[in-house]
Amino acid sequence: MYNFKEIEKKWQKFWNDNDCFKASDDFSKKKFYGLVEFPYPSGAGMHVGHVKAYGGLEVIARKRRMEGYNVLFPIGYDAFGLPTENYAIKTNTHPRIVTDNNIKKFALQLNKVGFSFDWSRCIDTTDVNYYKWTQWIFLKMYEKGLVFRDKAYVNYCPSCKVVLSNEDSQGGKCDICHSDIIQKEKVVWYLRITEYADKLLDGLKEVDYLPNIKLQQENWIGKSTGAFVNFNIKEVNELLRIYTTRPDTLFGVTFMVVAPEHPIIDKYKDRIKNMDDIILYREYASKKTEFERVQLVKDKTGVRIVGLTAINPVNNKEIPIYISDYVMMGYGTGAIMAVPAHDDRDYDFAKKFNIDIIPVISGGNGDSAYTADGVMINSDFLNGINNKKDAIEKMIDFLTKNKIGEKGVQYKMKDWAFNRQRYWGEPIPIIHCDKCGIVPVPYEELPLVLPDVTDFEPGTDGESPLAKIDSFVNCKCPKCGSSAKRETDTMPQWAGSSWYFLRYIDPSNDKEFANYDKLKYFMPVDWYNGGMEHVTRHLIYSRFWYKFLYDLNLVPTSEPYMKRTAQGLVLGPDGEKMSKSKGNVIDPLEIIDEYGADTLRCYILFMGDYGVECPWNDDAIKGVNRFLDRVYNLKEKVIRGDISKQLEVPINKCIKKVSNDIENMKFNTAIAELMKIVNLYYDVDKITSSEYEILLKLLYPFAPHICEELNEMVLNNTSLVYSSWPSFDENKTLDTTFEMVIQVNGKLRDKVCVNFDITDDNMKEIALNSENVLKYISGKDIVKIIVVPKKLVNIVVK
RNA sequence: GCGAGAGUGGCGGAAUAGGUAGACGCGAAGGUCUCAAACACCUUUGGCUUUGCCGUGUGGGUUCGAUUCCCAUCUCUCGCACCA
Repeated sequence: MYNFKEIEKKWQKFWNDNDCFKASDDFSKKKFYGLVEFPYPSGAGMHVGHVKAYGGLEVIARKRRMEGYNVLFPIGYDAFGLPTENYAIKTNTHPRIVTDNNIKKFALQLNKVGFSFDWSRCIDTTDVNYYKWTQWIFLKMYEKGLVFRDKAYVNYCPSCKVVLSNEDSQGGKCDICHSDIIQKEKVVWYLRITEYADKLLDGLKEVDYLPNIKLQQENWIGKSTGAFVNFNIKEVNELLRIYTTRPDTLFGVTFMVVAPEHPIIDKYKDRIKNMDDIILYREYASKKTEFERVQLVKDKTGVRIVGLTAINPVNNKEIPIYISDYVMMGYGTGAIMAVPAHDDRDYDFAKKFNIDIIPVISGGNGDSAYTADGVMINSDFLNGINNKKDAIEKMIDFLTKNKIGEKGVQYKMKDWAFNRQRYWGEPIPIIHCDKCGIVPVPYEELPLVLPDVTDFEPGTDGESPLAKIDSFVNCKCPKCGSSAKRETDTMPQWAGSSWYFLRYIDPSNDKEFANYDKLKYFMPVDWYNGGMEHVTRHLIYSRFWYKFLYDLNLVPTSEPYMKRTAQGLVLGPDGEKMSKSKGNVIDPLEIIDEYGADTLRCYILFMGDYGVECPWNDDAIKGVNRFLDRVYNLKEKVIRGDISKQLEVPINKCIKKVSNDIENMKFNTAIAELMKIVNLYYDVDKITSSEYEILLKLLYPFAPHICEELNEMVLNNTSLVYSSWPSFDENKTLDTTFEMVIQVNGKLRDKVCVNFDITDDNMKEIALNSENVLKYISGKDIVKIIVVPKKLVNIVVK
């Protein structure tokens, strides 16, 4: 085996000493900005997943440098966050120290893989000089009215003692410790991301994201169009306002449902005759865990509100009102009109409570809700209309004219709960003054530095540890000068990662988050690769921050990322997701130690489709190692010379295939192609220096160390970093002959090698004279003969 | 439940504007080298009742020809999850 240890050390030092991967600020050059999701520097260190996640764009970046681009391929650390804080509490070490140690370890490990990052631009979100600008952007958002405070039922994790966003508590479990979350009323900070919902949706049209990534974002934003309709309540002077996507079914409404938390209940509690039952139901509903709510989807529960009756504004029918937990307070108005004939949930509810079911669209059979299209019936002025769109339009016209409702839009996306009761995060730069209310920290006082403390435990009622530090809390109001108190909550982990790609462009600027001219040159990010798990939260959040900055004319384009791709997971050898508890974790450093970084890099890209998850195979890695050995051993066969006639076509084909495959992230087939050409090189007596050089250049992005070494040792060339990517001649990718396939009734019966420029008639003639074919066609009628030029002949017989 | 995607040898996976199924690699078998082993190299390797037949989850369909297109069905993965 070649001495990978020595070679890898040597070239990593060479690249570092010569600043090979530093992006230049020379605006005259064509640029390429390749971005990978910066790691959270956990104590566990680098994972094979990182090698795959970064390995893809690493190959692209190395290729781009050879193509003459000024490449910006940066790296940094997303270092605020709970795991570090919890570790700090457990070991009684300051999170700063934990973070610094982990970062050091990570840097060492990333370097061992030989990634071509521009380390001079390395950033750390917990660095004061970085989070100063995170706070600055937050204040800008505050200034523009995008930050607000509101009382809300929040997802609260009793174990972590922290308020979680909806995104961080999916499935009713805490994203960090996986314990059950509970609902708790609290005043929280929000970012008004819903204001950008339409822009975030529209912007997807301009960018080149993988289709499923776009789809996930669209689902996340969840735009729906419909109508708001106001129902009068008979007993009191009150409107019950609902949102529906199906105003066309208004004549089929037979009851209404409000969420358990709906304010109308408390407002008219004196009027409600069965308030005791309702209070009981509310308690029952609040105790249900998320799991139970999901499991019991079919089993609807609820209580009729006795004493309040709604009136359908389109036909003045009196209809009962229920409360039920299948209606959410957080979406629409927290109240719905129920049309059991045409909605599954309403149907289930109506069946259970014996409520009338009135069909208004023909086509159903009564056994279930009919949700497909049909002709409108039982619907007065809508009768006879045979499509949903027209019916909806006509009804909205009617609602608007009679002032009982109007067209409306709703989003599933909610405003972003933007505070955590934790220590290890960016302090929210806000001051609470008794006289002036909420006062932002003046820009010139930034950064608001996270104070040094010794006790990181959260307070008893889920208060931030910062609340215990008087010297931090007590301050003067910047407006009136009287004593005031600082906000003690910190920002969520998503904050720092929402704009990090901008800081890479100008990492040490202390006047602004980044210089506009530099941004204009480097933005947008040409290619962003990362995990599927981040395509909703992080990708939406960072697009939101970027679009906000765009509206302030602080960044040059409306979208930050031109292209977004995602790699699939690396599974354990057992086909399961790698985890410590399963004991199936592969340590990349052990692989580097045993086979070298080049083998690891190639194997991870060779193991399967880059975008699909794939299990690790301990044996298969040997094959890749063997391949690199064979490339190394080829050096004995090299003689000076140009590309031989014999290898001209295969080499041109290889260049074409490898070049295209890299662009399409089909790294596995690119490496397979390189294996093929190496096998071919072994089949000939001698190979020329030109032939060897092309192999080394094509392989270099995947296995840079060994290629640099051979390029220097065998070919006496200077470094491959800024050498030129091989070009191919389309004409020379074509063979002069091809293997003509002869089929009888679609079945392969013979193959004949013929000249590429053969005519169709000649192909027919050869086919009909083939001995193998004659066996199958003699004595039978030839119905027809199909000729596919330069491919095959199919003889159809009866 | 809804939405999206995927089912191909012993294994990871190639090949779809319809045209030689199984590239490349692993594993396995045999051989060369060696006292022997490892490494390396060479040959073979989808299955079978082998003049041929069957094979891309299953059942149909379109076609001269289907892994690829259409319909139905099963399984798995991912995303969303009572979103009105």
